[in-house]
Amino acid sequence: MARPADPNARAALVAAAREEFVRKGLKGARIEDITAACGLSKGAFYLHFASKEALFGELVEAFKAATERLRSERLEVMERFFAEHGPLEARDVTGCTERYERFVALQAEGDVRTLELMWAYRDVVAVLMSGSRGTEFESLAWWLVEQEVERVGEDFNRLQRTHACRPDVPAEVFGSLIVGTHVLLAQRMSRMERKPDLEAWARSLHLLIREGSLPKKKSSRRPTRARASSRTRSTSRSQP
Amino acid sequence: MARPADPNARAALVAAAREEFVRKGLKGARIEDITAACGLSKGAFYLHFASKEALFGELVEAFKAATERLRSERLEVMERFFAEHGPLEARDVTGCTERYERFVALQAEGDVRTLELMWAYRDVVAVLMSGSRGTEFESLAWWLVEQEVERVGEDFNRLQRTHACRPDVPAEVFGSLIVGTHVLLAQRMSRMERKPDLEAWARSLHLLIREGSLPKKKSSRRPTRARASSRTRSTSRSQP
DNA sequence: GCAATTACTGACTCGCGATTCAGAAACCCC
DNA sequence: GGGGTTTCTGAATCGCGAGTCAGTAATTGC
Repeated sequence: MARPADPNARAALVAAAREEFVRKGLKGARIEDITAACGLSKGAFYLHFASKEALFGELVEAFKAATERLRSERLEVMERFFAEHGPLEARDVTGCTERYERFVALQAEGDVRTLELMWAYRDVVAVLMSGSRGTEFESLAWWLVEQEVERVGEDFNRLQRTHACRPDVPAEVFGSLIVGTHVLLAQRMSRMERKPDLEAWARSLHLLIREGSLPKKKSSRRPTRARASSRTRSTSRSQP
Repeated sequence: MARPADPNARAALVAAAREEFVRKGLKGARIEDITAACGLSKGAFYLHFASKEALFGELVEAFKAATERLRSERLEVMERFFAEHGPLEARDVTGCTERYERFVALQAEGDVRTLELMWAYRDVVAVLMSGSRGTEFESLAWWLVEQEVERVGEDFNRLQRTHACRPDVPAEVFGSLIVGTHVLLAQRMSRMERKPDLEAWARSLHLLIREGSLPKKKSSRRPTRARASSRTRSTSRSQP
């Protein structure tokens, strides 16, 4: 019998495929298993997709588009900030001025959005990172990583140039730190049932990273924020 | 003709295999390509190894053994340190006492050794991380990662308990930060021709991370160290 | 009711790469 | 210089899973 199937077979296949991909990787996932999970036969798959890669390709396109949108938005936000407020100086940081607060808040918001994106596509990320060897998607993961390392590194560089950031650390090490952590967290997410408290993660990362990257002037205690525990939103981003 | 081959065919095969594995992943590497790179025929492979997995298994075993040796040595070093010097207090850190210096140096040395290990096995690490999906080695990578996250997290915890470390960051986030960075760096290494300055990397990471994890007491400038640039060895590790 | 349409089935084909194995080929020692 | 040993060759075999396609069943339109 054919009929008594899911009226929305295509969507069901996508969902089943995502699960199989996470479990087995792109190559390891077998079409028969995917269709079987929907109560369909192997052949039915080809009524909806040209191939396994085509299905994954759709997911990847969506992820790539979302990633690029977020990336350019974050770039634009930074541009606008510096256009409006001028460059951050060391005294902004040590004195914790209004604009510095603003800056930190912007970075914080951006980072949470990045983590949200990771969560939404955690399965795709996991497959791209470690389950796409030998496929057309193999290089994409590292391309995206490099791009992100660069973006973070450039933000960092900009602050270094105006002495708003310690000068004795190469930007690419800083970038690897941020991105490496995000990648590892995404891997963890792909094995989680429920969405973790991403804001808390971002907050913790910021506390660790930002304060470590303050210029070592008078090591002043900023008058400031961060006792960071129960408040829902408080922290910042990486660069400061 | 058989004879005029490399007198040490086995070693040559291992070397060629490592290259192919990095390039294509465990599954993607074809035995014919590996043997061809040594001027041998497909069949010759099976005179030296039972299978592709057996060859990789040997590499993995060596890596695992080295990793576990280093891990237990680092654990032991910490045990001994705390047995000899007692726990670190907040004032050790803010005052930058002798024992704190010692502690930092120990962690620094350990971290460099970890990076050295990564370098020596950078190909194996890269394959384990993203080229072993669907093989018997699939889970090993994350097992090792988890183990390392735990070790780092416990060191961090110990310092938190004695207030020698900020209390407002979960140890597992801290662990992910360190290990995620190491993993990303290992991936980069696997695509490098020459060995990078690992001590410089470790140094940079420490500067970023350690100072960010100081207890936020009087935010005192430690009298101290770190201008960190030309000196060959100066920094510390993660936890402090 | 029956022809056209849609949604699916599952046996079959096909290519790829691992693994086998019946021989060479080189070497060694007497 | 021949028997024995070691090392290697490459055609043949095998298994696996993607992709094909002729056929089947529910459904819809008339």
